[in-house]
Amino acid sequence: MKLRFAPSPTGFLHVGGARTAIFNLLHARRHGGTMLLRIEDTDVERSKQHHAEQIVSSLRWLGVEWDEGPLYQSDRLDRYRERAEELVEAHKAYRCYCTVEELEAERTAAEQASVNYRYSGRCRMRAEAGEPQPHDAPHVIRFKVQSGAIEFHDLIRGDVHFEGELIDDFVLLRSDGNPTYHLSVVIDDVDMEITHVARGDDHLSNTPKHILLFRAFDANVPVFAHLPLILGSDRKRLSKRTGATSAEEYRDMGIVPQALFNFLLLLGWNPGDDREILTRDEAAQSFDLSDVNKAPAVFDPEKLLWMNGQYLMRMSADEIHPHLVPFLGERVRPLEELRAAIELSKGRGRTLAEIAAQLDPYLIEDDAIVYDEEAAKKHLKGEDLASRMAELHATLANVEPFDVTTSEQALRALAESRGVSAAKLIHPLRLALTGRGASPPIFDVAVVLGKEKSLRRLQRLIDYLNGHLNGVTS
RNA sequence: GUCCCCAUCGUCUAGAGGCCUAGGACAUCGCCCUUUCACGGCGACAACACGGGUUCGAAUCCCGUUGGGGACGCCA
Repeated sequence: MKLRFAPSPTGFLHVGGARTAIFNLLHARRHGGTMLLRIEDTDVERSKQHHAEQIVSSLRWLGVEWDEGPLYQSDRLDRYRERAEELVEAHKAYRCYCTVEELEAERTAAEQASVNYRYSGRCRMRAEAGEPQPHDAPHVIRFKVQSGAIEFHDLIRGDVHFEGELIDDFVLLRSDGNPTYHLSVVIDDVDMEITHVARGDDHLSNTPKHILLFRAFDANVPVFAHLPLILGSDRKRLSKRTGATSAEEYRDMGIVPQALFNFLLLLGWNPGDDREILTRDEAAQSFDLSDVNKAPAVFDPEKLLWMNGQYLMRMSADEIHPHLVPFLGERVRPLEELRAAIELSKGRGRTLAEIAAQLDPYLIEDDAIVYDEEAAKKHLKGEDLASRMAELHATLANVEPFDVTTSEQALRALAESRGVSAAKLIHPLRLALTGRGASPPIFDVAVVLGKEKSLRRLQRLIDYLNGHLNGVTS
């Protein structure tokens, strides 16, 4: 068994394409088959090498692996021309000298007359009548479509059938000598011995053309599986209008690749039980293309965010750190210095960007802390707060060793002896240490910051309360 | 216009004629846990598009309607 993912390098990796790649990979892994990556760059106008490179790196980032490739169709142009000529010689294809302008005119006329357009077959009739042909004049090679029904069994759609009469004599080789998609895709699938073709639904109506070509080459027809499209919230094909469409955009948003993989996996497939969070390897144990839903699915960014949070929560700081680096900018630090802070923050954000923002208190200088206005208004009040905080400072200074348990016990003992609730000390302490109204458990934060730094920040709050500092609230 | 496809909560989905008083997840709203924020727990809201058949019995099978989507290039 051999499957392939065959993107065209005309842009970034679209999430729909990413899902197609995932489904191909998983089906191959499940059945012990191989996976091929092929770049379909036969459109010289639109294909760009940097797009191909971006797609390859996006796939790597996503965790989609391949056993062969990437292979480029642009390296095999001679092969496509050679096989197209074979078809002409076998009278299964013919040269067409119609110009783009002539065809365009026919198409427009058909449109205005409100009739269905099909190529007139003018050149086909000439060829079949044996009229002499000016080989050197610009021309394309068209495939002779025979009438009759074309039927196939699609792993997802079931039995599908098309009428040959409705299919145009499509172009195989362009006038510039480059193959069209139909030609190159079939030749490659034959040469590369592809057994299963899983691709987007939008190719369903191309499939009868491809089947005709496989037969013309006297080759085995692969098994097809047409994946339903991914829609935007407007129920149309996912587009920029309704949200991010490329894998890169989600990466830049702070989505971890495992989460995007998992989320895309569940668009049209489920493991047969209630599991929602499952790894690539777990999915590979039960995935099968024939279990994929037929109905298109709407991409829900909210659920992706939730799933990303679940992954962040479960990953270790060591796993998160490399993904987090781009979000830290100049505040980036080695893993050793961030490990503890990441452990505390990782369960409190849905994206890497949010986690990075939560790391701020550990990364900035003491005097760069700005007290959140709303939290300050709520917790920095009361006549004796400054003196109470001074007592807390003195108390904590004596805590040795300075760990979560000892510092918490010291604070609670102080609160009890002064007849106030622990919360009355904890909230101002949080402001002192982080500047914020919300943080991980504050004694954990204090320990990660260290005794010295915590005391300095507490002293700074006391100075502020005594009116010795200005402009430190937001 | 022609051809093709699809149809369960707002969204992703479970459901292969009786197990369905239609299950799970996200989102939303309560309550609980709690030093805050999260996490977590409990609960609420919420769907078989419509109409005909078939059958003792239909979300499940058939037909039609409606709605939605896709394809009709010397793009892929």
